[in-house]
Amino acid sequence: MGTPLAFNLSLPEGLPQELARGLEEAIVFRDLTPGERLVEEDIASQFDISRSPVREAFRILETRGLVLREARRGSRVADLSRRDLDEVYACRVELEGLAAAQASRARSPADLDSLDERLEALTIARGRASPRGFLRASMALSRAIHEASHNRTLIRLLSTLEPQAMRYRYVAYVRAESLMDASLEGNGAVAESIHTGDCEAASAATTRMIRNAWAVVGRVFDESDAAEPAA
Amino acid sequence: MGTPLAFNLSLPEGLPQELARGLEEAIVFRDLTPGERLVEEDIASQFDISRSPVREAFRILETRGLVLREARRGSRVADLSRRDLDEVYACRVELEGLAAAQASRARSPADLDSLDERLEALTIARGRASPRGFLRASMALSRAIHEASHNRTLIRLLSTLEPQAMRYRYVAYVRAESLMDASLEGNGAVAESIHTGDCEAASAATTRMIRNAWAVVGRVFDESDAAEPAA
DNA sequence: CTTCAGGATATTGTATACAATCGCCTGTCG
DNA sequence: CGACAGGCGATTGTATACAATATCCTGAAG
Repeated sequence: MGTPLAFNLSLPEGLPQELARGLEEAIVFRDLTPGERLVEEDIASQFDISRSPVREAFRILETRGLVLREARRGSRVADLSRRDLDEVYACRVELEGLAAAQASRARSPADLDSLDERLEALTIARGRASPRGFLRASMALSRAIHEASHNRTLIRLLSTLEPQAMRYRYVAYVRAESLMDASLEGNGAVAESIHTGDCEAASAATTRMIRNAWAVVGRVFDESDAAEPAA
Repeated sequence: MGTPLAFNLSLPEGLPQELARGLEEAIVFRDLTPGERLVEEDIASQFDISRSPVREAFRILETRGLVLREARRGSRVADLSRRDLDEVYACRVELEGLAAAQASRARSPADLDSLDERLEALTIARGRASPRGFLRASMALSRAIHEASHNRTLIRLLSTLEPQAMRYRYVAYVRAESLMDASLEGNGAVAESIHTGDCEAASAATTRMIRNAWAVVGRVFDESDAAEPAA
């Protein structure tokens, strides 16, 4: 039997999506540990549903790089590793940079408002100093930027990449809360560039922020025991 | 009832994967037309299987941007549009460039061999002048480059992006076969840079090739009736 | 003639049943 | 004592049955 899950299922978006969201949070915040087995029947009975939506949820999480499925051998939570971290951040540099550039080109008023709103929420979340809350707010801001790009393909790609990155960010924030300040500052600079409409600057600010985060998160990760040598 | 499908299912990789592969080809090569409805039961009965693997196949194709699923409203082949084309190519520029750069950094002998092999196959395919065959060979070469990057996350992202691009490339190759020459030439330059190990050059050659393709494919697309105003 | 209500139909979403396969455990043989 | 064959249990893969819902058609009222 696996770790008992502690979230509820509302169903505004469909059961599999909702379940995937819950499992995603559990994985990012380490309620489900790297390498842990995920058995369809177990999850299904915990939420009093059948295996069908659980299977779909697993598939969703697989596309987000959070779960590994091997044919007839079951699913398990993807491991964290320095190599994986580097892979994810190398991709983030490119795609987030593109998103910022395109957002600063589009600059629809509604999107800019949404951006400011999320940035303020992030500032408030920083005050409360909870890595979990901060990360959630940060994720919301990132999504706002992505959506402001009005590039649906890019949004799709980023939505499958960001959750993977969140896991490393969470580890880092827990071990070094001051990192959140750097993130807040970086996001402020990015938001400003987008407001200005200077897509070069927006792209540059973004890549700089992410490269910086990459270096720091990587260092913290190496120093931590997050890279468990398998259960 | 939908278009009759003309491919067979072997099962080396699992039914859903195999089915997805077949449907993907049908979509790229326009046996299934943009906007066409995909009914689970229909496909299932055509191949004498149940809806379960068909559903999984649809989900796979959704992550590749080839199929749109709306809750309780069914699935249909994604439309082609100039906007979508631009989205896909903007992402390709970044990700393919990164792949080439990382491949030229890794440069494992086996990968380089594989690269040469595919490039030769592409040259041969060009001789036969079939857009379909050329595109298949081109896809194989791209994949070889992606895998040579040894970045699994990047490979995952590209594997969900490339099929979408293939649709536009196919349209363009059919209408202007000479485009294949440009592709062959561009790929040759990229392969050479990777061999050299100059990651700057590899990245530059790749982005140049794709930006060029973007411009030409876009022009051909605008002139064609591929952008059908819905069935 | 148009519009709206109501029901029939088609299709997806979920649950359950069955089949196939993998890994483990045990027992036996070398 | 170690290695390997065979069977058993656990888990996924596929098929089928049922439920829920959206769409379309019909028909009557305005």
